[in-house]
Amino acid sequence: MRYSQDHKAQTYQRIVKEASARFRRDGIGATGLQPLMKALGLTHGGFYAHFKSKDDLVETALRDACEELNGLCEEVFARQDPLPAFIDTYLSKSHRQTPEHGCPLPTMAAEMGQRGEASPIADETIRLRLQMLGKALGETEGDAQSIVMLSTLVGALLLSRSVQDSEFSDHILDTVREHLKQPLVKPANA
Amino acid sequence: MRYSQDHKAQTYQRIVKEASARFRRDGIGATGLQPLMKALGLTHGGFYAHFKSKDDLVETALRDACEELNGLCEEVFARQDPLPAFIDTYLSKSHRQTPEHGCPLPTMAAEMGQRGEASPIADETIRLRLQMLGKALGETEGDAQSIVMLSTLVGALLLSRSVQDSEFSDHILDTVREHLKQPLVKPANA
DNA sequence: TGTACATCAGTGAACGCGCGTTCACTGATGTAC
DNA sequence: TGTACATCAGTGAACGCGCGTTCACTGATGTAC
Repeated sequence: MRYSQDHKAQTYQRIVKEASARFRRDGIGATGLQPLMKALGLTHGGFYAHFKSKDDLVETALRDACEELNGLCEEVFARQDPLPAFIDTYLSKSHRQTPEHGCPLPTMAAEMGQRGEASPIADETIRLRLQMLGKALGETEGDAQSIVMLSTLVGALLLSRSVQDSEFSDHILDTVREHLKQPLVKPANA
Repeated sequence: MRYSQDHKAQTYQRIVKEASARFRRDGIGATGLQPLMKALGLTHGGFYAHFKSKDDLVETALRDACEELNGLCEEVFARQDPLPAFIDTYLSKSHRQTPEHGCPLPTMAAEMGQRGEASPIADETIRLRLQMLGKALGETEGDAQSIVMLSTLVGALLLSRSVQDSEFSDHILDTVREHLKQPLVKPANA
C-alpha cells in the first residue's frame, strides 16, 4: 500500500525513535528488530525499506539520541550557572530509572567499543559531550576537567544502575552529585 | 568415561576461568556456551554436568573474577603507598587492552543491572571494591571518596575502551590517571 | 473530471544460523567380591 | 590378585526458539492521459 507523501519519512522517524530508546534501555545486542517493529504496529519485513541493516539503524539511532540530548542540554546550558543543573540532571533518579531517554554512554559504551572499526560513533558522542562540559566548566586550556567529570558521571550512573539495593544506588548518586558540585579548585600540594 | 578423582573439579575450574575471561571480554549475552566449551576441547552437552544453567555459571564466574582480582589487589595494597599504584594499574593500557583479566565492572555492569532481581552480585562486587579503596584512601568517615574514585575509574576505563581513536583513548586514561593521583584535598570554597 | 496504470511501503512466510537446554548413550575408571 | 559391575564425566544429536535477512506479493495512493 502506498501512503501519503511524507508517510515513509514519518515511519522512518518512528523506527529511529523507538530504536534509540530500546538501544539505550536494553543495549544493542538485546534489542531485536522483530519486537521493535511489532511495537510500532509494523511487520519486521518492512524494516529493510528504511535501513540497509541493523548496523545501519544502530548508527542512525545513536546519532539521533545524541542530537536529542544536545537539544535538551542546550536548554540547561543556556542558564546562568549551568554546571550544577547539568550534574543534578545527569545524576538524578529519573535519569537512572529511564535510560531510554538518557545518555547512551552508560548502557552502550561497552558494546560500542566492540563494534566494527569503521564506526567512530562513540568518539563523536564523547567529544561532543566533552565540548559541552568544557564550555560549562569555563575550561580554557585543555579538556582535563571535562574528561574527569564525564568519566565520573558515566561511571556513577552505570554503577547506580547495576546495583540491586536501592538505598545503595541512591547513596552512590547522592555522594557523587554532592562531590561534583563542590567548586573545582586544585590544591597546591598535600 | 570416568576420570581420575579430581578430574571433575579440574574441568569445573577450567570452565569457570574461561567463562570469567569471556564474560569480561565480550559481555554475558555475547558469550555462547557452545564456543566456550569447544575452546576447552569439550562438547557443549557436558556443561550441565557442572552447572544448573548459564545463569548459574555467570554467578560463579563473576564471584571467581572478584576473588581473583582481590588476590591481585592485596599485593598492590600491601605496599607503603598503595593508591597511586592501584590507579596506575587500573588506568593502564594493559588493563584497557585485556578486559578478560581485569575488572568486570566496565564491561559487565550494564548487563548485571538488567539481570534478575535475585542476584546481588553487582552490589557485592562494588561494595568489596569500595572497602579496598576506602582502606587505601585512609577513609575513616563514610565512603564518599572511594565512591567518587571508583565511579571515575570505571567510567574512564569504559570510555577509553569505547573509543576508536587510540590517541584519544590514551588521552582519556592519561588525563584521569594524573587527576586522581593528585592529593585529595577539598578546597574550603571557590 | 474520470479512468488506467505504475509505484513502492508494508506484509508475512521462509532462509540459515546460533542460542540454551535435554537426553539417550558411551566407556574409562573406582569399587566390590 | 583377578574379574564383574556400577558410576558418571563427557558425547553429540536433537529440541524449540528468536535472531537478522530475503523475497514474492499486496493494494492504496499519486500520476498520466
